Amino acid sequence: MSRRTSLKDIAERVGVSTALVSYVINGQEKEKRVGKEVVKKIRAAAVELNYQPNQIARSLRRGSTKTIGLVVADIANPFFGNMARVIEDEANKQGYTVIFGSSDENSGKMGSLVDILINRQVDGFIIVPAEGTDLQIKVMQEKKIPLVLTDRYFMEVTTNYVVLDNFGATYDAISHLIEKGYKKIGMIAYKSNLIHMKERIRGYIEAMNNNNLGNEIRIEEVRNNHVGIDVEEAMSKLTAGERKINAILFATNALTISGLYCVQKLSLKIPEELAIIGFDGNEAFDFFYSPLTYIEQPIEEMGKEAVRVLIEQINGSTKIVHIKLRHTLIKRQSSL
Amino acid sequence: MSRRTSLKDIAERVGVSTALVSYVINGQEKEKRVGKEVVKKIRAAAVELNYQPNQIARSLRRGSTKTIGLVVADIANPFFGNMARVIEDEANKQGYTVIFGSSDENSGKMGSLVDILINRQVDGFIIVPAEGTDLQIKVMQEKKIPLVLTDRYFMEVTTNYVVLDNFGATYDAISHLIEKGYKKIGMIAYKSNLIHMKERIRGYIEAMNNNNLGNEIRIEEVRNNHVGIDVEEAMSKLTAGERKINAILFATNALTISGLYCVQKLSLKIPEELAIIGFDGNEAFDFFYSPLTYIEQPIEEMGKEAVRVLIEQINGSTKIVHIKLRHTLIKRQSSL
DNA sequence: AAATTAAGCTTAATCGTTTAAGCCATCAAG
DNA sequence: CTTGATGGCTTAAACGATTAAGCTTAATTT
Repeated sequence: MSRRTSLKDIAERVGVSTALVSYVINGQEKEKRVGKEVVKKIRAAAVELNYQPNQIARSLRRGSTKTIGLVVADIANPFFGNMARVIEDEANKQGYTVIFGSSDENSGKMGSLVDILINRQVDGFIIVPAEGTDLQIKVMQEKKIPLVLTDRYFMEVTTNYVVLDNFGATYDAISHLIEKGYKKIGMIAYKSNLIHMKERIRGYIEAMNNNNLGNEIRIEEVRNNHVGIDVEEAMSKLTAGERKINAILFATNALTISGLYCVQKLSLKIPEELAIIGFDGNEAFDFFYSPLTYIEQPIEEMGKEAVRVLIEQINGSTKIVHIKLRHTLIKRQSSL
Repeated sequence: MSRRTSLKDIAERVGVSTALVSYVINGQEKEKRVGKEVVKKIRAAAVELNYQPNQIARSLRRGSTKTIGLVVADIANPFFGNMARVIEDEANKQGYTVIFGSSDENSGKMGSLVDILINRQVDGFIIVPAEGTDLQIKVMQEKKIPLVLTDRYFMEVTTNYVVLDNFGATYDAISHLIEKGYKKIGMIAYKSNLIHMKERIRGYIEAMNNNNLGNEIRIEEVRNNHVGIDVEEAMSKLTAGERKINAILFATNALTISGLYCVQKLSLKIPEELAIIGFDGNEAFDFFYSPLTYIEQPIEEMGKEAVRVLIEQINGSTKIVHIKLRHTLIKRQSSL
């Protein structure tokens, strides 16, 4: 890779100091009173030599990289993939570049990911925090590293966040099922202390309680590293025996998909034997023989807001922003 | 953000020059004969002050950022999302970080994306090139920028690439359909000059010809920015009239999904009225009432190989590598 | 005519690391 | 007692861009 042209090259060709070139390149020729002729020559040389500023040098000097670090659970998960896309576009619009990493919901991995990104001097972070990373986040917060959490947050740590109104979402979903006449409603969620899960479960419970169905509450919590077998076990448990349910709410996209595989296996009739509500959109929901009712998240808004808030923060704002966005319940055949 | 600790801080605390600290931090205490006591003190101070090297400064000095630029069509597309994930993991293993961007199959966007990444001094690129970017790629190649193309490549530009044996994949798929007794087989592909599309189409044509079905060949090419309506039109055309087909091959994941929506709309019986073969895996294929036969791509291998080849290139290898990987045909009900 | 202001430029430090080159002991060998 | 290693350290330049401060010369003001 032959050396790229630098400010110095232009300076030499035009016969001036690098300072002047820098001023012109950065559009400060007025304030710094650079001569008209010289400005022209510098511009011409820059074009001719195809000058592109070295962002690394610039970053070192300016102390800002115009880069944001994005940490999600798994970029291959469509929910996070879509979010990443929105964030990418929005960041680009504002002149920022995105570096990403997947934590796999693992606190250790998230820690080293964050370290790497800090060493690369990202200007700020958008993070989907893994379980047990409250301390990590707190430390970042104390170091005044600009930071926005999304999808989830920690009650004990005061940070910016942009999340779904998870309680409202599941409350609404359960209310809809009840309205349709279902009473024996179960739920499959992750075993997790993360707030989004707690809130989704709370929405379910309160909706049940408020409709005098408190004693019908049946929640199965599965391990996120054994989704396949755990969901299978949970489904068998819930759909058999005395207290067999006739409707179910899944707490995430992945859980819904896993649940659908079980439904196939157990050849349950949807919605006759079991009504279903899923989480997030997914093409698979459309092609399931009984198209799924699901809770749609405003991914686009979420990503955009996250970037907006983060950049405000990077630009020095110190106010803490909490944003809860509303879902949309897409009603279809699986909950008729 | 209070200033982070630098080499200088450690040097001052221990009472030595920054050079020594740098040597120790980089594990060169042997070659550079640093005193045992001093090494200990420096190590202790580094830990105590929680020293983390500033990668920006390091990059500037070393002329290498340990960063790779990944340009895909759209990170929100599961195929590319999965690939990104594999690349991320593999790159991390080798000490590299990934910066990504989505081109939307748009040559202009790809150009500016590449420019941005070059200015950020990425050490090399993994690119899924958009149509009409052969010149861009050629220029990069001439500038000796380490580079691996994937998913597609250009016949006219000699670069490294890691792709699917697209011809073999569709040839195999069509052969399977013919074996199953289907003769009136159509195909829906993108209108594109990109090699992967050409090869997929060529595989279809040759398989048809080699089975004396040359006069049954029916290809519909749709615009990638109007997938919805174009596929609908193509499907109506192919599945009606005199020469109505009884089997179809889709050239990509997105096309398959679009096609399935049409199948729902036209309420075609699969596979009785129409056998289907899709491209790439997708959960939706599993839940379609007649689970889809599809061409599975070795995404993991593809991503891993791309990273491997790129890093070889970054490390100075000048040999050009061409890798074609084999698909797996997952046979299921939709082509029985 | 002296003093001030403005225009147009250069110098040099700086960001945090890396690394070639050199300095100064100490010690062994001749 | 000189020479040459060897060990253990420092100096300072370099990477490429930014920017405060200062230096000329010419023009304007008093």
